[in-house]
Amino acid sequence: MNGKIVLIDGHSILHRAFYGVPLLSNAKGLHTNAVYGFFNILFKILEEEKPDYLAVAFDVHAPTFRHELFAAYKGTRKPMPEELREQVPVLKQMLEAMGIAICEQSGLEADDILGTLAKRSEREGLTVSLISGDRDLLQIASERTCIRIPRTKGGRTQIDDYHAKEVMETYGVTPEGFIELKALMGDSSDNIPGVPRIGEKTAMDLMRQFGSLDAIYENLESVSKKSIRESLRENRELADLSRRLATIKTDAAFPFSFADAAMHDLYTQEAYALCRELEFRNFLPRFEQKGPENAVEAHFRLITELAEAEEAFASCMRAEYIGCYLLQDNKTKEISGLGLCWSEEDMCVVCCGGFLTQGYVTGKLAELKKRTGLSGFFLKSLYPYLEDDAAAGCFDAQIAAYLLNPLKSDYAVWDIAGEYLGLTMPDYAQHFGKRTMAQAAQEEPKKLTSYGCYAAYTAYAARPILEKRLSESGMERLFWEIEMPLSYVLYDMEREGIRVEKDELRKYGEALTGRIAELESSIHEEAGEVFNINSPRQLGEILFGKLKLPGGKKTKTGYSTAADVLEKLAPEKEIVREILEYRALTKLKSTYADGLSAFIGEDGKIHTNFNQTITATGRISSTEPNLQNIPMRTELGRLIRRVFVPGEGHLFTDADYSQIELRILASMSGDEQLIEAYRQDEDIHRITAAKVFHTPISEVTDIQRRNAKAVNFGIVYGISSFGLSQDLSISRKEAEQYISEYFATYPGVKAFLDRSVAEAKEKGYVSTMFGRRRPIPELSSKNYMERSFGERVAMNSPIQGTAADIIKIAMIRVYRALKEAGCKSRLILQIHDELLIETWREEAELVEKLLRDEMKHAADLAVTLEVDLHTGGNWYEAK
DNA sequence: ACCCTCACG
DNA sequence: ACGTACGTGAGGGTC
Repeated sequence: MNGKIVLIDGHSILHRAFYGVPLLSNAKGLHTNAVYGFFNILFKILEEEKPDYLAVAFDVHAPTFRHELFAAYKGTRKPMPEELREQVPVLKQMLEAMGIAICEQSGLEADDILGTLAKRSEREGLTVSLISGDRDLLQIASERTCIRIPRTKGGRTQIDDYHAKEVMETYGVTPEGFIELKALMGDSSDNIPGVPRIGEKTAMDLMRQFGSLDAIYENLESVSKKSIRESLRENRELADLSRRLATIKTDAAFPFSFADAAMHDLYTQEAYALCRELEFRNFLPRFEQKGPENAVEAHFRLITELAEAEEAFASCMRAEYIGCYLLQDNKTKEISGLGLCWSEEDMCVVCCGGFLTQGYVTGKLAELKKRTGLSGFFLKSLYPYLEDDAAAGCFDAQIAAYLLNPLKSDYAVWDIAGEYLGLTMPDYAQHFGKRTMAQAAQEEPKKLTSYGCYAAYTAYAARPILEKRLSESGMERLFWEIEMPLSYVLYDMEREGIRVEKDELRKYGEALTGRIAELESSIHEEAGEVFNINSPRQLGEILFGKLKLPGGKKTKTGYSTAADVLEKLAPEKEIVREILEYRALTKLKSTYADGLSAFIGEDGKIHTNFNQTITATGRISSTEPNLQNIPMRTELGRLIRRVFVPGEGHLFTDADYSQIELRILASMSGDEQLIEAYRQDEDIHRITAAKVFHTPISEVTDIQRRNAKAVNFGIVYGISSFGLSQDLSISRKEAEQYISEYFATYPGVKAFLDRSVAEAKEKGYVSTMFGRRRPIPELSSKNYMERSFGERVAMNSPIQGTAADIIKIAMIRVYRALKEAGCKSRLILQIHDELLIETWREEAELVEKLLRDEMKHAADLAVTLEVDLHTGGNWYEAK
């Protein structure tokens, strides 16, 4: 018999996996982390080893020969935590479903089974890989048996391999000697006694010097240290016992048939169903894989010669559109190559190197862009290499997939290949591991070819399918007229960036430190001890435990110390006021003063990322840093905005929509009262207050106005009486009254919200005025809370989403208008209902007019869109 | 990796 | 009896 057998120490690997994978439970509350981790290790091993035979051994909880030898023997495992114990049957179920041989027998430990099978396999002519977390098994190592021990190093699993040679190198003893090493020093975890006073160091020295336990005893007089010598002499029996306990059986009578362990297709339907049930989503693609490789791989080609590259580019130029993928390092921006696909059968990666420089490749790409359509992923990253108005004619598959389902966490190439082409392809890590693209390109051009071709092919082949789906769902125009043009506007805004006065920002931060230190010591003094104020846990202990504040338990992990809770609980307490101030100041310092300055580039600017495929509602988001949450509500925070300044000769023009969401609500609901309210030249919250509280407008009090405003907000969020009562610190009853008065005042609004929920329940999604969809799976949940959430989402999303659509349209129009007018002024930030423009001073008037105009007329609603506009020498002044 | 808290619209 | 306002991102703590 030829080939290789993989033997796995079941409990030991499960144990390792349990501590290596965070404790998660599935929907049924069952823990599955260890089973998940076990199979992660197993799959990795199988891919690496491609064995011909596979078996997993387990202990059975019954006495073994070791118990007979030694009453105190506890077996090889410490007691398992319950969360782990419950996973053992799950693991076995999964192994059975995959048809993997399970070896266990009363009276034998897994070690003995493994030892026996290893020796038997060797005799059959197989090589053996034995996977265990337990070093005891090193005694089994030989030339043909490798003991493989996974361990975590720096967050990733690495496997140490021990043949007999490596055991010798590491421990200075032969595998047989390893038993005696243990006999000398004992093993506390197994309760195997050792010779007293002999530790690992001494034991290794002795073994190296004499070679075996017997040799040590034969030459006892030559043991130099007296205390060691005496201990050895007195405990000879103990040493022999330990040796017998530690010796793994290699000749156990254990029925085993190699035929049962022969490798076969593990990815059965049964196992697939189980993976689904256990929510092991990452494993599912393994089951869907039809064969070892996808047919399309036959067309993959690597191009490294100029002539070939020229030919490929020429073919691309003749295509109606092409799929393309720039193989670029995330960090260094180094370009390793370009994936191209111009038909179902024609694809290649043009690899950078030699004559094919990065500049050549990007130059060719720009040329291609002028001659044919580009389909790709995250095209925003390509725009730097293309000419102006780069988005025209481009198709971004990520954006298309986002529109079709905005709830996904990412839109990676392999996700889209799987979802829209039914193609299971290896992901980035499967191609390159943890290496960067540039590293991988150097080491494994084949992998680079595969990755680039898969991506280009997916971009090519998925395009017609995505387009069809877009048009079926009525989002074609949203895609072509809003999202694609917007992608270029966002690119340009990112590229432009915003100037920040670095020194001023530093001074701002420094000004905070003094007061922070003052508050810190005062808080510690009042608490009577030094603790970490930033730790909600420690703070909770102090406030609710030690100082006995009337505690309201709130969060899963303990008391809530959130600002609104503290304000309601004990606003008069000095320590509470100080904590709140401390929090506010440290927030300003860490997130804004220090946080932002880390993002100032060499050009003195911050270039944020505007993400187009993140939010569920259609808004864009801003990261690294987030420039959409710069402080505004408190004066001290707001002052940070002074450090955001326009370039030389420019000023800021800031325009924000006035209550855009409420206006959209008025328009979409068609409520006559609300529409009429917006026709009056009067504050909307005041009008609402007058109507809801049946008071003449002139007599509306500030409190009434504030309450009406809160109700208006609440409506947009998908009102609940509880939420409103919390916000206004009123009783739920009162909140309910406000709401019912509000609905009586604006019956059309009520009808619209009901309609939205009903539509969502019927169709599974809601839509904006421009056809953008948001699926709401929560509505079919059995859980009341989840369903209620779904209902609120159904009320809010059409409104928030339509507002997102409108400002996107405005952005594109403003961008184009600035360009057509030949302006130097630039759009640089969007904050959901606000646009910030860096305005060339001489263009100030023009920009104001154009900005107001384009924003007001971005959409045709039943009410007018109003825009508040301010200018200034920094962002603070322009608000 | 998750929770809590808090900044914005 | 549940335990909630909608949408985000970042920093610090904890495991």
